[in-house]
Amino acid sequence: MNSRKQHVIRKSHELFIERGFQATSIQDILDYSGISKGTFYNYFTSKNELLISIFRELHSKMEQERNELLIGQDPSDINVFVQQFELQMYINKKNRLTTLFEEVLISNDPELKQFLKRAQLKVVEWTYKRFVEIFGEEKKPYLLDCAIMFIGILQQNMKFYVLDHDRHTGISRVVQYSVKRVERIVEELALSKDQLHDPSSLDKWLPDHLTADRTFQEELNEIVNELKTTIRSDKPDDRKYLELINFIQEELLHETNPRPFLLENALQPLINSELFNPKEVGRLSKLVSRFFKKKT
Amino acid sequence: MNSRKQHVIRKSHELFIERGFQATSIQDILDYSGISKGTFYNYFTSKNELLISIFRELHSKMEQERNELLIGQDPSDINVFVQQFELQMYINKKNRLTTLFEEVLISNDPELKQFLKRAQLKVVEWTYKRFVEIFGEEKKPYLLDCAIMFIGILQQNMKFYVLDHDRHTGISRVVQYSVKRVERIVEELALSKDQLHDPSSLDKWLPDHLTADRTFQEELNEIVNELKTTIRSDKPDDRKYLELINFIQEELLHETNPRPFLLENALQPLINSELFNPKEVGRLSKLVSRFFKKKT
DNA sequence: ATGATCATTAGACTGACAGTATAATACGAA
DNA sequence: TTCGTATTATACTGTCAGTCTAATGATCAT
Repeated sequence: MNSRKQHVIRKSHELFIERGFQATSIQDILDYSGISKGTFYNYFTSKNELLISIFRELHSKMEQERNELLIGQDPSDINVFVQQFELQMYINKKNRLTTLFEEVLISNDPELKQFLKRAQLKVVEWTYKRFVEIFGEEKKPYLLDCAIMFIGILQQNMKFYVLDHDRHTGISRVVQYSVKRVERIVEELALSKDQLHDPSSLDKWLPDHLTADRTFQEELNEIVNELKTTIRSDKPDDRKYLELINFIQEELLHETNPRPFLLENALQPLINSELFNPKEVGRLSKLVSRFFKKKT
Repeated sequence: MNSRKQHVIRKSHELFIERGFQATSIQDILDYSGISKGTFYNYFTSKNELLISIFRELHSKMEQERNELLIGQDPSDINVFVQQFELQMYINKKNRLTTLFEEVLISNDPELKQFLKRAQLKVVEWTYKRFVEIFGEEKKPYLLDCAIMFIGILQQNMKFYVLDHDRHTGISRVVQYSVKRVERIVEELALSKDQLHDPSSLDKWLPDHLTADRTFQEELNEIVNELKTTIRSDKPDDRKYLELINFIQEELLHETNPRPFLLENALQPLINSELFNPKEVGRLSKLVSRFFKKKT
């Protein structure tokens, strides 16, 4: 993306954090970021679209950091989940995301409305998927309920916690408290078998989430998590595979120039092993070659 | 209140329900309710103040209906609580309250902001107090947490439930589901003794809730509930008192012309009985005489 | 270097809106 | 009738998002 446009996004975000969305006029943005009105409306079709750009920018950054917390970790370890949600809460707070969100929640612009709804749904979906990894496939029918309630519990706890403790210390405490509660709810629902929301609704709510807009990162992460679930960390043979998978993930996400031959070498043993579902391994190697094709 | 002003409130509320707050211009309101601009700004100092008036109107109506559900009922019966919250959800939905709420949640008007925050806090407070009645004094330290989380769970469940079931059937199901969850949370917290919010915070959050703005109704209800808690429904002698108390409540709230001598007669046995805390009975009889003094 | 193309600029302009101001009129109580 | 108050119609101000235009600057292939 145009770096000038980036600059406008950053500057206007600063203003929005400081005075809020409605209270910041286009003119303020023009003055503060040193561009003219014409340029602004060349970059963005409206003030609302600028806001969407800010959300997008932040969200993709958050997603990346959130996924990095999983590298080299056990996806079923609930402590990783706690860290991930702490991160999200921290980023939210730092960028006044919730405030900005609320401020335009019901706006007259249907595009913005749609965007925000989608964003919320994606949080639910992500939480649900993580819950499946954490609590196991067999609890699936209740985990969408749990995801939805967890988010409700957490948001509400946050809202009232900050009334007493203005500084953003304590995020960690609130997240941990909320996670503990939801752990018991999962147990309880598995016994009482009481379901409010059917997980298949997710596909209805997010019709295109399978196809178009998945990032490379997201897909890599999904495959890696799936491969990891078949690994048992108590078997010494399997640890070798775990390291290989972690290496591939690291190399692709963090190396400025990932080395194709190293990745080839790392992939080969996975392909040969009977431990994994060949389809999954196939997806991974396809993803890797797609990565290098795009680069050129 | 001026009936003409009432009329404007009703009419503009209709418009807000139909098109939303922001999307309704003052001119729309003037045309639709058939008044002039001058009159409008004679009644309300701003569009925001009109909105506050609408909220107030609705809230006091809701409060009344909600309290009526308690008449003749056991305050510790959780089914009554379920009905009360169903009522609130129903009124919310019918009047698009949540939508209107969200639309102006973060507005630039500090007065409106303050008002909305207070309204939310009052819901939490009311829920907390009801939980104390339902789950018992000994669980008090955890019941503010439970109230906060209950509201979070309920709101979130609602939000996603309506995505699948557009008609407002099903409110009942969602409320019951959410109440069931919070019942288990109460149990669990009583064991784990994990507290996030101290109930004493409520006084800090709502500094004036003890004094000025309590309605006659609210206070009557509080005293009646407290008196009822000392009654055991299994003792036949006590049932007589229960009937007396219910009669007093009914007479004051629903009779167009409550009869002082009947109330006197009903109060006397309560005063004479040693069953009740004399202070509470005293408050009740004071409240009754205050009621008749105001009437004249 | 030349000229074509595209990004950028300043600023005038429109239209919508909240809220103010005012002069004229209706109406009710003394 | 008269005085005061509520109401009306309407013009006005100021703010803001978004459009339009004519001029200026930058880039780049030939």
